[in-house]
Amino acid sequence: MPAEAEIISHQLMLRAGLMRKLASGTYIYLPAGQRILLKVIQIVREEMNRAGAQECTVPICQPMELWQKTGRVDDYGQTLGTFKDRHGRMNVLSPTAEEGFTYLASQEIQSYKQLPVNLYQINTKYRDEFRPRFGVLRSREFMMKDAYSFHADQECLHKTYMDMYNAYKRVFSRCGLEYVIVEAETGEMGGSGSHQFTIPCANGEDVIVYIDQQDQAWNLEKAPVDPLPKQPAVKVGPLTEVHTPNVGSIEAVCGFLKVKPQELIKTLIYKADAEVFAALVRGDHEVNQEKVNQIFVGQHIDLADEETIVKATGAAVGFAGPVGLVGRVGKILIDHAVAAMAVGVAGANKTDYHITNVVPGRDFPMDGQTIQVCDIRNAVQGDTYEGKTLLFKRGIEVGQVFKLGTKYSVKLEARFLDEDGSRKPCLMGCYGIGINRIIASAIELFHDEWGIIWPMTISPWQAIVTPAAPEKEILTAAEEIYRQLLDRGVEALLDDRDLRAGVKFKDADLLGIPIRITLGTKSFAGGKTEIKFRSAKEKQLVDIAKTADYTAEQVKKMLDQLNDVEAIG
RNA sequence: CGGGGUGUAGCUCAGUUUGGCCAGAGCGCCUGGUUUGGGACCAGGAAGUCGCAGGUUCAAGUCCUGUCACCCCGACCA
Repeated sequence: MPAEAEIISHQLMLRAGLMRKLASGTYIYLPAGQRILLKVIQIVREEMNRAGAQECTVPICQPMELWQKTGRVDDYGQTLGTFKDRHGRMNVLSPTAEEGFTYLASQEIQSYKQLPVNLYQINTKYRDEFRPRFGVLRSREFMMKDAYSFHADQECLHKTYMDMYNAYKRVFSRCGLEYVIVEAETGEMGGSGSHQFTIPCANGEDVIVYIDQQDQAWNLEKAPVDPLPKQPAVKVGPLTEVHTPNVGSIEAVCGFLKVKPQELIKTLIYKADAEVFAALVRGDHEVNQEKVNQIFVGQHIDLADEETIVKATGAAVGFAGPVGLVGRVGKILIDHAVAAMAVGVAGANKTDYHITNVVPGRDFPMDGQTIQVCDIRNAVQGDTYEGKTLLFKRGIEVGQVFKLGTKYSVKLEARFLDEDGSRKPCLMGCYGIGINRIIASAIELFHDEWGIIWPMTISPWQAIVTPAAPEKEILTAAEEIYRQLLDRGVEALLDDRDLRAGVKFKDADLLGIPIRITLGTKSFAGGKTEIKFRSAKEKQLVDIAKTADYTAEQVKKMLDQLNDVEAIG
């Protein structure tokens, strides 16, 4: 076991022989891992087809031209894998396939009568991640199911969106996964309306914010917070400038002035395209850039560079403050939590100086043309939404559905003639599922100190026959049962390796096969086999003659339990 | 891309500080024997251009320069 495998799913995938690393963020799937992959893919495929989507394949290697047209060469930046071919053409290694599918639509769709259409593929994706990690959870190459739907109107898009939403619930339920559906921002993809399907577990990279029994859940970018109650007014002295040489960071200011972070007003200078604006949050809070994006719809938001900051505030970086800032920047966003402060410490807009006794409303205005009090920070422990306490959990994002709108159809001219004879861009939705992430999160969810415990539906094999003694008769009987299982459609494995019983048991446990059938000297003499479920402690004795039938029955029962899609909301 | 770290047997790693015997251990592998229900034991054995390229030196795994790969932390990504 290499020390580099830090999370349990990564460790177990290596130890159980599901995969091997080829290079940073790329993995070879070994036979057992490949079987799991195919199982998951098959479930996804069945549910997509059931929901009316049709499978295609779009090349992984695509002309960069298409990506230039949609502007995503710049959007993706370094993450986009590219190469030049022998003719000097630039190519893109597809990290997702809006371009490919929209191109297809632009060629094939002429009339509203052809709509809606929902196409998908299950294919390798490539992203040149700045830092691959967590095994298969953030890798450079991965398997993704991605679907793209095309519509003439919003209602139709919404219907397909909900069809996909429900198909996803079935997919994850059938894979045996517990999941949380969170409202999400659409990020780089643009558009509006999105949900993420998230598997709650300690090693997740995402933060899920929810209330009550997950009645409502959001990702951190989207989670709303109630404004904090106005702090009771206190007697404060006049504004006082204090010399704080080289004390620019929140931490440094706190140490220097002996105050707590929540007593500071943090002033961040941003650029929205060409316009400079300021965002005020409390010292212990973080600006949520997605929330800021929502205020400057359609503009490119980024932290201002040093030069811009110096020009706007008249001070070095680290000494910006709200007092006297009106007029120097285009806009000032004040987080509710800042507005609620009775008094605080802020930068003085003067290098090496801060001001104390800053009272919001007294020392800087909280309304006006260019001033907006709003929610622009990340939720933190203790926050509420509509009076209910926000709860936090980590999760792995395994799927996302979103309404894309016309971003791609406009740029790639995927248009149709509507009933009224006008030419319109298709409305689009797109829907992704991370196949490898399903596998990793299943392991994160279902394992014990011995190894993986697969849900029956995605287990590489359903049952394993383990002869636990070297006697000829036992080996023969094991082989016989193995054949009977295959005849009954059970995906069985026969551990006929010339090894001690303990080794075989450990390996079976590690690999996580749901049902183990053991033939040992004692029970065999009594005409019995031992059946043990990976998820249970105790074993049961079954007549040798009835073993295959009994196992097949159990396998079917366990499959039905997970595949019973009628029971799913 | 910035900061830190690692590269030595199939795998996991020691040895590098302070240059000097023959480059080591555990696991795995091979042979023979004893074992055989939760990762057995004994005996013997094979196995390494010390990441790569230069350099310093009587002498380099160890020092210097360059280079590559991989890992960890962070910039915010599916």
